[in-house]
Formats: sequence, structure tokens, C-alpha cells
Amino acid sequence: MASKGATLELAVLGLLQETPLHGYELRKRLNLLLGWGRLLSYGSLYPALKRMLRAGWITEVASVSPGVSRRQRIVYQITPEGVKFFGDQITDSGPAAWEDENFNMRFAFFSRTNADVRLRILEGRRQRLQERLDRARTTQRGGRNGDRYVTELQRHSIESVEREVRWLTDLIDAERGSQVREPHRHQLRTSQE
Amino acid sequence: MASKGATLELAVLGLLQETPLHGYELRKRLNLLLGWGRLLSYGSLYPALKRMLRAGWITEVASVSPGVSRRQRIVYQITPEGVKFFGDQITDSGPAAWEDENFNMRFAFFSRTNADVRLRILEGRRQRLQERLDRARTTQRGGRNGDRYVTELQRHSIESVEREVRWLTDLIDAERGSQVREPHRHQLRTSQE
DNA sequence: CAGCGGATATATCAAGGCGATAGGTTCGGG
DNA sequence: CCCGAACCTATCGCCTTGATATATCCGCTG
Repeated sequence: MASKGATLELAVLGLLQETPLHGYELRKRLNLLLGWGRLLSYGSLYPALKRMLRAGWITEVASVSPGVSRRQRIVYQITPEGVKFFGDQITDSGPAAWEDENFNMRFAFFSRTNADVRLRILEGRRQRLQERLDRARTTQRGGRNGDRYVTELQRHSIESVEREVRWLTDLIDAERGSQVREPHRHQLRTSQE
Repeated sequence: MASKGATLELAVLGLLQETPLHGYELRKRLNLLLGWGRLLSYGSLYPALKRMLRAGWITEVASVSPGVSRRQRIVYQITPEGVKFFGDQITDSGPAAWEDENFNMRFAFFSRTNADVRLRILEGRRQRLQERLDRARTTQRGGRNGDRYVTELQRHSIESVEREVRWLTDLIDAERGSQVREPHRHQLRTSQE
């Protein structure tokens, strides 16, 4: 239940764990972290921050930086309760973790996620996509594909998901490989950087 | 203005132009046509149908098929006004047509779209993605990429968009290639599997 | 035949996201 | 000195989503 629509909250807490931030900067970093298509709007961010204040996960701090006469900014800081909530949620590897909206965010915080949880999320995600793929392939054959463009759109969609599955498979292999030894050549090199 | 949130309406009109349908069947076909990820909910569909009734684009018809089923069904039928609205919108190749939400739907109805409009939409879409790509690539280099997983996520996202751009380029080439010929083509070949 | 489950079908509600917009500050360049 | 761009907080209306309610139809099995 707590993992229902808490994606945004969780992402905010994850960022605030690195350093306190004000709303504007928070939005920029969230878009960087999560948003490839649509941008996160303030109409989502500020209500979320208020919910989190009410829940006691964050606190407001008036920022008065020395040196330059800084303008008014409200800096948000994570509380111990927020840290605990984030820790609990990041540990959870239930079905919610591999839904479309949640997966990217969960992946982005994989560095703070246990290896076994990482693996379960990746596998859950892959199976999710695999099921979707199977459904799409059967409905495509059975359906009325009179239209050339509709068919092409479906073909491309299926191919995209197939690519996604391959990506996840590589990641899973890499995760498994790094548990024991060095993985052989893959796109995600664990021994590098 | 009319092209703001009219994606759903337009898709409904497109389907109703083939044949009258009731809500349940409409939803199934819309999900087939547009939805690869999230499903369209009735909470979107029915309000949209009511808006369209108010606008006079569709009418309700009580379906009382004798002998088959006495079950209550409300069948929706497109009106001449609806046909006109659909025609106007499908002709429009403005920026709204290549946004994320609209593009797939517009593409799905390409068979009823003029060749020049098709081309403009495909090119607009490609440029949109290209811009997004450029922004992503620069912010990735400049940004703080301390995190292995965040970097991998960005890399994969960029690669996905690059793939999308290549797909669009192929489609554009195909459109241009077939443009020289007769205006009324029933079947064209793009696939070289 | 009864009754059970699953698909069909219409509809509404609370919660929340999004785009638009508004208001205000800071800063660099012409 | 003014302008415009970036910075920063905030709210509003419209819409979508997911859940839920209600009811009917159909095929299967006991």
C-alpha cells in the first residue's frame, strides 16, 4: 500500500540523501534522473513535497548562504524518518518495483540496493516485459491487420520491447557474474570506471 | 487549441469511422491501437465520449439486435460533424502532431493521411527526438556521473532514442521513395525481411 | 438444471499528474 | 538603466488513472 504512488516521493528522498536541495534544483535533478520524455511539473513536485512534510520525511530549512546575499530559497532536508522510509522501500522487491513508472527510479538507485534485491527486480521486470511481448505477438497474428501502418507500428513496438528484454538479460548476467567473478565482455562493465 | 488534448477523441473518431462501436469494444481496440504499456481506463473513455456527444461528433444508438442479445449496449456512431473534425485534425501537421502522446495515434491513421502531411509529421518527429538526443548527450558529459547505474540508464535511453531516429529515417526514405508514383496506392512494400 | 466463473458492459470516485500561469528575484550585457 | 534570461516558489483547472460497484451473458461442470 505504501508503495502505490510513492515513486516521486522515493526519488526525492533518494536525492535528498545526497544533499539538501531546494525545489527548483530538485526538479532539474529529477528530470535528469528519471525524465527522458515528459518533464516533471511543479504541480506534481510541490504537492509531493507538502505530503512529505506532513509525513515527516523531510523538513524545510531557510537557506542563508554567506558571502553572497542569497535570495529566498526553501531548502528541503531529509529526516531520520525519511531515511528509514527510503531504506524500507528500497529493500522491497515486490511487483510494484518492476512497473513501468517505478522501474527506472529503482534502477537509478541500484547503488544503494542490495545485490539480491537488484537481481529480483531485474528478473521481475524482464518477466513482465516478456509476458507483454507474448500477448502482443499473439494478438497481432489473430487481429485484423489490414492496415500497413498499424502493422508497422506494432512490429516496431515489439522489436523495442525485445531489445529491452535483451538489455535486462545482459544486466542480469552481469549481476550474476559479478557475484562470483569477472563477467566476460558486456556493455555494462563492472570492472571499469 | 483544438489539438490540445484531443488525442483520445481523434482516435475514437478514427475507429468509429470504420464502424459504430460500444464503449467496451472501443476500449479494447484503442488499447490495441495505441497502448503498449498502460491501458486506457474507462474513467478516461466515458468522459471523453460524453464530451464528444456534447460536441456533436458522435451520437448514441441503442442497440437492440433481435434474436442475438437483449443485453443493454450503447453503440456510438460518428456524425458528419465528427467526420469533418477528424478530417481537419488529420490534415493538420503542426507541432502537436509529433508530440509523444499524439504521434503514435497519428501514425496509426497514416493510411487516411495525405502523403505530404505524413512526411512532415515524420520529419517533425525525427527532429524532436534529435533535439532531445543532443540535449541528453551534452548533459550527460557535463553532469556528475558518479553512479554506474545512472550512467548505464542514460546510455540505454540514448541508444533507444537513436534507434527510434533510425526507424523514422527509414520510414521517411520509404515515403519519399514511393512519393513519385501514383497518388492512390493500395499496397506498398517497405519490409525487406 | 443450478450455479459458478469469466468475459462483457456501463459508470463513478478519490487521488494525483500535467500544462499553464502567475508572481517575484538575481544577474549579465547592451 | 533597462531588458531578457535564468532562477525560484506556488496554485489552478482539466484530465487520467486505478479501484470499485453493478449487472448481464455464456459455457462448463456436477
